[in-house]
Amino acid sequence: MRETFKKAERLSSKKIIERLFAKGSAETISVFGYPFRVLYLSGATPPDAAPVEPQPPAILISVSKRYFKKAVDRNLIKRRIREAYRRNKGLLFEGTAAHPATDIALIYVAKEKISFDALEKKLKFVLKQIAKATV
RNA sequence: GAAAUAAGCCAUCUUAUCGCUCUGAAUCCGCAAGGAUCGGAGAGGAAAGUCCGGGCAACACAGAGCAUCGUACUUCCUAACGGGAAGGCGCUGAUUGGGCGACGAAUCAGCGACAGACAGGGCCACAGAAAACAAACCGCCCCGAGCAAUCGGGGUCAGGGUGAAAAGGUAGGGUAAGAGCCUACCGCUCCGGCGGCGACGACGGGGGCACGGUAACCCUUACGAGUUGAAAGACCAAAUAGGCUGGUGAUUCAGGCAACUGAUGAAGGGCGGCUCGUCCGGUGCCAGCGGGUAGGUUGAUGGAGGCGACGGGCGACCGUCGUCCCAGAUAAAUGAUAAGACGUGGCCGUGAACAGAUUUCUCUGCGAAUGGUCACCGACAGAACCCGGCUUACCGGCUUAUUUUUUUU
RNA sequence: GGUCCCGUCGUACAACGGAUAGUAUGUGAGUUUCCGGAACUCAAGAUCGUGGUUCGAUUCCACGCGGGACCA
Repeated sequence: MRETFKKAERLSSKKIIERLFAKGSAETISVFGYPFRVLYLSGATPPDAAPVEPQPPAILISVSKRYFKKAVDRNLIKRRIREAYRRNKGLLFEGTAAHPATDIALIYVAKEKISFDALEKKLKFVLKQIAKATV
């Protein structure tokens, strides 16, 4: 798979975001691996559907304004996360999951900036968790 | 050469690989949506704060007045401004002169929310005798009483004391002591014409002087302001539900031999022994229309535009011509990795010139320049419809001007 | 993106432009008690920052800093 990151892979629909963040929703699956809190929805593929090329999931990155007051800092962190995801999203398809994740929210919960190397390592761990844990 | 101030400009750079957004009468693939290749473009001086002003848009609107809010020396610049320019006045500081003195003049630098306090109202704590149509505590002087200490009456703001603020100030005359009581000067105030677009200025004349502060308290005067903001507004428009129209079907009842016509919105089932009650079920299907949600397009990037030349103006700025196209994202595009360069500082070297020691060799100090290495650092900070300002943040670098200072000639 | 409000001891609130910035609670010390609590006495402790207006500023004005609410 090519390491691209197009517009279609960005989660922007207000409705899906609301579903994702709905409190106590059964369809939202939550994974935690510092410094990320991850929420995602897994697509319910109909059993009789023809095996199609797996679509890459749409993702959303969130950095709190509370911890990072300056727009420059928030942008930098989002860019680093996006880059790390782009480089490593292949991990999601290596799992043997029946229902792959379709919409993922990556929430950055640390209070200070983290270097790209460390960030990438943590994100790899989280992505593997998702790929394995999908039910 | 150094420092300070002011103005203007820049605000790390380069290469490689992997990516992001926009874009192309380009090439290829695809019915299309779209994709690939190759080009082109891609954050700021403050993009920030949101403190002002405008454009733009929707709605409102005959005119006038009141209320509310804002602005406040003058003239100008401007689309507009609470911004800017030039000027005036005042205050502060420095320097140089004048005068016995109060004070005043000139030059330079800095600062000023700088309309009005006889239009009216309010307030001025404490202290002090007295704080606003006024006012005598101490003191000084005069008169009266008393042997005296002292007491009573009167004059007086020159002196003391209080305070942020106390009877215009200084010098002289004058007086019982004093006092604009008188004179001169300084200040204040009124009048006159003159200069200036104007704020105001200089000049001449009059008045012995009656005028405390506060309008960033209410207020007065003059001028200005309709309200709401791109989440404004315009357009396209799935799915589902509901609305309207047409077609077609269906429940029950009535009429009719029948086709059909008229009326009705149910029939039925669960809970419950039954009534009542309550719940479920059902009220269709197809096509079209309009409103409109998700979503999308537009608004939205060619502009009070940048650069250059010439011309006008003391200047802010304006005019003409030429030339250029210079971000358009939308849960929001500039990132990651590697290498190198540049800048800053530390350390270790080499070390011109200069100074000192020395007969010399040489040594020491200071160090232009330069090599290596390490370090961290390379600020403040990210467009969100667009402009003009203001304010705040900020590692540094470059250019120009002025002032001060050092060295050499 | 826009609109509005607030900022006073550790905490919650007061204070016409004029006292040593007040009250409650919390904190510390003491009295009382065999000990603790309660009660009583005493003490420490604050005007978000920088300028300006004023004789005088928590209060008025400007700018900044911080916090909060609303518009969908």
